[in-house]
Amino acid sequence: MIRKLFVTTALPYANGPFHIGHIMEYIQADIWVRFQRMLGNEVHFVSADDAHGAPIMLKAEAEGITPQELVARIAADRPQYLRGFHISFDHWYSTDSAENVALSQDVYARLKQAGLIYVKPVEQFYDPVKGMFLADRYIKGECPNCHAKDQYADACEVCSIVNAPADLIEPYSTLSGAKPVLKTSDHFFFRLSAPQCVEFLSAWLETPGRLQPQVVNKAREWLTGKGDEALGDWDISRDAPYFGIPIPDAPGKYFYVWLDAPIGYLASLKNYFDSGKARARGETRGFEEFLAAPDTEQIHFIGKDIIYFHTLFWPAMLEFAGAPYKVPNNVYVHGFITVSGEKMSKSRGTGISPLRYLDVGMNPEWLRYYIAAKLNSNVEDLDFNPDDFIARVNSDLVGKYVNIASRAANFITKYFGGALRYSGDEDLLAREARSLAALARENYEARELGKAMRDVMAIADRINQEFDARQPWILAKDPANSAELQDVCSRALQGFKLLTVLLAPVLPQVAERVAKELFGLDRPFQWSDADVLPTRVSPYHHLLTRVDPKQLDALFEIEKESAKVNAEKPQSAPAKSASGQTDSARPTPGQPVTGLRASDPSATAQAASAQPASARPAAGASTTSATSSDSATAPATISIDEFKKIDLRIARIVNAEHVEGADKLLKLTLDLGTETRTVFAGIKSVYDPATLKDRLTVVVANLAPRKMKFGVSQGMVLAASGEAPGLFLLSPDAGAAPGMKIS
RNA sequence: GGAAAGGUAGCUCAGCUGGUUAGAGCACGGCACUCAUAAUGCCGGGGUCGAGGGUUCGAGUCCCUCCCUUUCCA
Repeated sequence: MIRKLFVTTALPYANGPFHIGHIMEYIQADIWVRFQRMLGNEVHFVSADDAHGAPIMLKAEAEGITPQELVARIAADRPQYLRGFHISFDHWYSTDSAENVALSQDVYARLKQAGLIYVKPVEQFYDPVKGMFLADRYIKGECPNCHAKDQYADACEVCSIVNAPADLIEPYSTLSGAKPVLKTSDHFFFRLSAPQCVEFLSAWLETPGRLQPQVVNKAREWLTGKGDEALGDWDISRDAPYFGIPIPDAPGKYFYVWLDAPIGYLASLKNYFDSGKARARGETRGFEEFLAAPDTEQIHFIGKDIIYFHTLFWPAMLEFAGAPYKVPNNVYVHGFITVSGEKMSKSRGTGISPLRYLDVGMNPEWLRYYIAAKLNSNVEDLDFNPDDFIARVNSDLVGKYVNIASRAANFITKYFGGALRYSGDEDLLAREARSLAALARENYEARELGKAMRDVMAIADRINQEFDARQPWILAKDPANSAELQDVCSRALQGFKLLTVLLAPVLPQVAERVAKELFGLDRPFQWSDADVLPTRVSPYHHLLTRVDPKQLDALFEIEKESAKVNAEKPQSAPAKSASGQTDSARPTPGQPVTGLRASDPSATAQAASAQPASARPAAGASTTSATSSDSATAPATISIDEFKKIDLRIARIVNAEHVEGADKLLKLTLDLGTETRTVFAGIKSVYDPATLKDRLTVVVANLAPRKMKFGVSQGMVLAASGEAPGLFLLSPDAGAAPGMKIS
C-alpha cells in the first residue's frame, strides 16, 4: 500500500534569510520525507515564502523598493540554503501568487457562505502621520502600572504586566513618533467560537495519533478556556495600506497575513501540480482531486510558536470550507534550537548563521546527523553545543560508521579482488538485517530520530567489536585463513551497507556515494536494500572527513583583531576569565565575557541586514566615537564602508541597576526607539545608577549579543577614557531622540 | 498572573505502564591492538536521579509542596 503524502514545513517569513531554526525544521522534515520516499511512498514535499503583512510592507518602504521586489530578493537567496543542506523540497513557491489569491478568496467565500464570517466595527489606534492602523507592536508608551517609559503594551519589561494598548500613558507610534488616535473601522471575523467549530475542533484534536500529547493539551486548553481565556473569534481583516490579498467586495480591506499564509501550502501544491512536477513523480490526478482524496495524507511540520494557528484556525478553515479542502491529518510540532544553551534570536542576530556554516566549509551532513541524533518526537528544544557537535560527528560518523568500510574494504580489495563471500547462514544474516531495519523504520516513522541514531550506532559498535574479535589483520598473514578473512570482512561490509541504508535519510550524499561507488548500484538506496547481502565492493575512497574545531571557531567568531576598529574602554572593566585566554571565543554559558568586541564582518553584515536601512551613507567623516587611545595597533584609517558597518544609535537609559555579584557592571535597560535592549556596562565605578536614568547616550546597536554571567548583553554603550582615571559616557545634544542613527 | 515542558555522571542525553548493585555516547585514567583519516577493542574512576515530605514490601519512575530553567498566553 503506497501512501500518498502531502508534506509541508512552516512558511518562512520573507523579510530575511533563513536562520538556523528554519534549517533545523527543514532537516527534520526532510529526513522524514526521504525516509518515506525510500519506503516507496509517494511524497509531495512543498513549502513557500510567506510574503504578506505589514512588516514586509514597511521594510520594503524603508528600503525604497516594492514589497514584491523585497520578496523576490529574499526568494532568490533560498535555493542556495536548501541545496546546501540537502533539503529535498519538491517545490518552493510564494504566498504572493495568483494561486494563493484565488484559493484564499475561495476559502473565504465558502466560510462566508457557511455563515462563519461577520463584520464588526473595531476601535484601534491609528497613526495619523503614517496614515495606517497600528498593530500593537508599533505602539509604545508609559506602563500604567509601574510607569516605566517606552513599553510595549503586551508585556511591560519592567513589571511584566500585560496591558491593552489603550491603557498606555502617552502612547506613540514607533513608525512616526506621532501620537496614535483611536479610530473605528469595520473588521471581518471568522466565527471560531461557533458551536460547530468548537465541536469539530475537539473531535479533530482528540483523534488518536494526530497530534503529540503536549500539543493536544495546549490546544484543548485554548479551546475550552473560560472567562478571559475563552476562545475568541478571529479577526481576519486588515485595513489598507496593507501588503496582502484583497477581500472580495470589500474595498480597502485585506486578509490578515495569517489567513493566507497556511493557504499558501495549498497554493504551492497547486502550482506544483499545475507545473507538471507532480505528474513527473507519478501522480496522475490533478490538484483538486489529489487534495480531496481520502487517502491523501496532509502533514505539516511546524515549530511550537505557531501551534495556535495550525491546530485551531487552520483545521477549522479547511473543515468549513469543504471539499476539495480537507483537514490536516497530522501536525508535527518541534521545539526551538538553542546554541550553547542560549536562545537564538533572529532579531538579535545570535545563533548560527546557516550560510556561514556552509561558507566555512562545514559539511551539511554533519549538521543533519547532529540534529537527527538529538531530535525526538516531543516538543522539546534542542541545544547545539559545539563540543558535543564535534564529539558526536567525529566519533559516531567517522570513528565508528565510516571506519567500518575503511578497515574492511581494503582487505577485500587487496586479497579478493572486491568479491564478498559469507561463510555460514546467509539467511540468518539477512533476517538480522531485516529486523534491525524494521526497528529503525518504526523510529523514523515516529520521528524518534535520536532513538534511531542511537540504535544505528549500537549496530556500528557491534560490527566493530566483532571485527576486532576476529582479528582479520592476523588472518591476512596466513593464506590458510583466506575464507575466514573474507567472511569477516564481508560481514562487516554487509553491516556497513545496512548502516548506510538506515542512515540514508540523514546522510543522503554519503549514502548515494556508498550505493554507487562502493556497491556499484545505479540508483540510490531503497529501504528494501537493507537486507540484501552485497556480493562485491569497489576500492574504498574516503567518505567523510572529521570536524576541525577550527571550523567551529570560524563559525562562531569573530576575528579578534577587528576589535581594534572600536576597541572600547568601558568593557575592559570586568575581569577576563583565565580560561577565556586559551579557549576559543565561542559562547560559553556562565563564563563572564569581557565583552563587547567587534563581531566578525559577515555576522555584522547579517545583523545589519536584519534591521531595515541601518546601513546608510554617512553624512560626513566626522569622528563619532571616542575610543581609547591605547590601541597602538589601530590602523590610521578605515574605509567608509568599514565605518558603515557599525550601527550607532541614540538610546535612552530607561533603567540602570546594580548587578548582584558584579563589582564593575551596571545593567542598563536602553530604549532604542523601536526596541528595548539590555546592556551590561563596566561603569559601576564611576556612575550611580540613579543618575543615569532617562539620560541619552550612544549605543552600538549591531554588536553581536554576548552572553555574560549575569545575562545577555545586547550592545555596548560608548564612553571616553584616557590616561587619567575616569570614564565619560557620551551624550547627544538636545533634540536627539532614541533610535536616531549616528552618522 | 495562568498554563506547558524540563531539571538523571564533567558534557549531551536514554531510562516503557514503579521491581534485582541507575545506563549510553563523549570527556578522563589504564591496558590491548595496528586493518583503518590515531581509527577500534577491553577494563576503570565518576551520579544522595533539583530539594523536602508522602504512598508502597519496594520510587529516578506515583502523589503533595517548594526551588530553578525554558516556552506559550492568539
